[in-house]
Amino acid sequence: MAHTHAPTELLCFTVHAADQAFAQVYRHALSEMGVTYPQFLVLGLLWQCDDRTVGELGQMLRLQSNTLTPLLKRLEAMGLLSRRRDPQDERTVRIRLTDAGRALADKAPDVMSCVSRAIGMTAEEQDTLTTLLRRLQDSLRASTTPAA
Amino acid sequence: MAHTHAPTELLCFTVHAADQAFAQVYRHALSEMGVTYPQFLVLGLLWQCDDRTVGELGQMLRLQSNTLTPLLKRLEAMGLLSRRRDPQDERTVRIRLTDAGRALADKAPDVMSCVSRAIGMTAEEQDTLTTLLRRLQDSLRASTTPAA
DNA sequence: AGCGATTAAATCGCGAGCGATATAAATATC
DNA sequence: GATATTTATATCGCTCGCGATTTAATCGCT
Repeated sequence: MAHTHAPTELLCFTVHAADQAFAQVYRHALSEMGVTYPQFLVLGLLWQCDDRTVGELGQMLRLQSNTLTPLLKRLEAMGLLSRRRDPQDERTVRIRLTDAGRALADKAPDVMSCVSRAIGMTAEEQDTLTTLLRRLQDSLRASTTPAA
Repeated sequence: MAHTHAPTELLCFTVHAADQAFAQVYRHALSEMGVTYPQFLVLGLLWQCDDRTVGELGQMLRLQSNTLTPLLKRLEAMGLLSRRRDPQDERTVRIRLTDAGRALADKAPDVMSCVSRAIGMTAEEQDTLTTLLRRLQDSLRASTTPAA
C-alpha cells in the first residue's frame, strides 16, 4: 500500500486550501459591504459591463443557473440589481444594476487593495501562479470533457 | 473607476476555478467508489494512520467539527468507519476504519493515477505550483489571523 | 473537594455549487 | 402552420464549508 503522499501533500489539496484562504480574506474584507465573495465577483462583472443575461454571467464565472439564480435573487433582494426577462427573447433574464448596486463600486478599491496586501507576492510570482493555474484548469477540464 | 482587471482575471478566481475543476475530476473518478472528494481525503488520512480524533483530522484538513461531524456521520452510515468516544477522554471522538473502509483503499491507486493524468503537468511544474500555493496560503492566512 | 475556565464535538442556519429535472420560449423541420 | 427540438432559466435535493452557539468533559486553581 505505497501511499507515498498524504492527502494533504497533494496538489489538489493545496489548491483547495488556498481557495478557502482566499474566501476567508474576502469574508473579512467584504463584511462591511454586506456581500459574499461569489456575489462580489458577479457585481464586479456588472460594474465592468452592465445589463447581462444570466447565461453570460455564468459562462464567465463557470456557473450555471442552478447556482446563479438563487445568488442573483439574493442580490436582488438586497436591492443591488434587477432581474427582468428580455422582451426580445423571453427565455433570457437580463441583470441590471440598481443605483445602489452601482454605488457599491466605490467601496471595491478598498477591498481589492486589502486582498492585494494579503496575497503578499510579487507581480511576477502572481503571474507565474496564474499561468500555471490556468494550464492546470485547462488540462483538468479537458480530461472531464472528452467531447472533442 | 479604474477597474483594470475583470474579476475573472484575478488570482483568486483562477484558484477557485482550478479548485472546481479538480472537484469535477474527482467527482468522475470517485463515482465508482461512491464517496465525494472531501470524503476521499478523510479516508486517505485514515488509510495512512487509523484511529484519529475528529480534531486531529480537522487540523490536517483545516476543517472544524461543524463540517467534519456530518461528513464523518455519512461515512459511518456507509459502513466505512466507526465513531466512538474515547474512554480516556470522553470529550474526543475516535474515528476508526471498518473492514469495508480499509478495503476501499485498494481502489485508491486507480483514482490517483486518473487524477495524475488529468493534471497533465510535469513534476517540476507541480512542485512550483505547490510551493507558490503554500506561500500564498500562508500569506493569506497571516492576514486574517493578526493574532501573532 | 469544589468551581470556574478551557477544550472537543455537536448543532443550527446560512450561502455556494452541482447533478438531475422541469418549464417555457424560440427555432427547426416537415 | 403544427410539431419536434433546442435553448435559457428555474427548481429540487444533496454535500460542503463557515460563523455562532450549545453541551459535556477535562483541567486548573484555591
